[in-house]
Amino acid sequence: MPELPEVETNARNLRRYARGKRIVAVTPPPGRRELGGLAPKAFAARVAGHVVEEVTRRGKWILCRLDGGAGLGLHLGMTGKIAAARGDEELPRFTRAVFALDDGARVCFVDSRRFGKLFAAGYAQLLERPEIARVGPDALSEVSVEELARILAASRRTVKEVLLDQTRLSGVGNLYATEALWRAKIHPAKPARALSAAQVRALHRGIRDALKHGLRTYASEDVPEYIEEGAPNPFHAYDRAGEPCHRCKTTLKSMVIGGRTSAFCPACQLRR
DNA sequence: AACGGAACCTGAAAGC
DNA sequence: TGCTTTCAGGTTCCGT
Repeated sequence: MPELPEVETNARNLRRYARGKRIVAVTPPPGRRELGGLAPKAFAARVAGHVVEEVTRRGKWILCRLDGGAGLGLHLGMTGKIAAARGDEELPRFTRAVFALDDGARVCFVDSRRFGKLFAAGYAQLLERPEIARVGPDALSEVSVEELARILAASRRTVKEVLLDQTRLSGVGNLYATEALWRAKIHPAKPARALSAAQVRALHRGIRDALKHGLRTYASEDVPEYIEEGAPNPFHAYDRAGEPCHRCKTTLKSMVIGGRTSAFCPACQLRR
């Protein structure tokens, strides 16, 4: 589920659970694949015993600064989330790693599909890891209209692909790219460099509004789930192919761009 | 450099 | 009912 709003919500939750607390024991995932190649025991040894001093977000990464110059970087992948179990509460299904804190809480890294990442390293080295160092400016707080215009003008790819490129701007994934383009009335397959100045402004607003809508939707302690059992889809275009456009009632279509499904309105999202 | 496609995993839902 | 196929919110890697 995790794009900027969901990662931000998970980071806030983790901050509330863990900031100022000491990690007294770590149960790592069984293999190295989520750990950036590090052995599970080595991962646990690097993290255990440290106090969590600060939890921040960089694009879709959650960064924990630990005492003594240590660091922990978390990426939620496709299905990751942070949860906490207290007392003798049962751990959530698909818990892959557990961080026991000195207040008795157990913070869980839950990730059914196992595309998530847990990197343990010195904090400075963590920031230098290519996966993290490559992350571009934050789509919500660091990309002005002018900067967005430069980013789009510099690419020959479609606008949708640029929005998904975390090195250009970070935090937007398939869901919010779909939403932002619908809000801006721009066809996802339009070449990025072909947007007019007015379209760039509309897209900038569309990105911010879509992300803020996501933050409002998920601004609770509850684990974010974009569609829970029976809950209505809170989005305008994402996962709505075949349904009427919320603006013009035209049936939304879907196409694959950059390997990702993109729903859009063929009538009001302009290709030119 | 750029682009498409496969790969990495696993679960849920849809299809038959 | 049960087996098979398809699809999924992310990212990297590889061959052309």
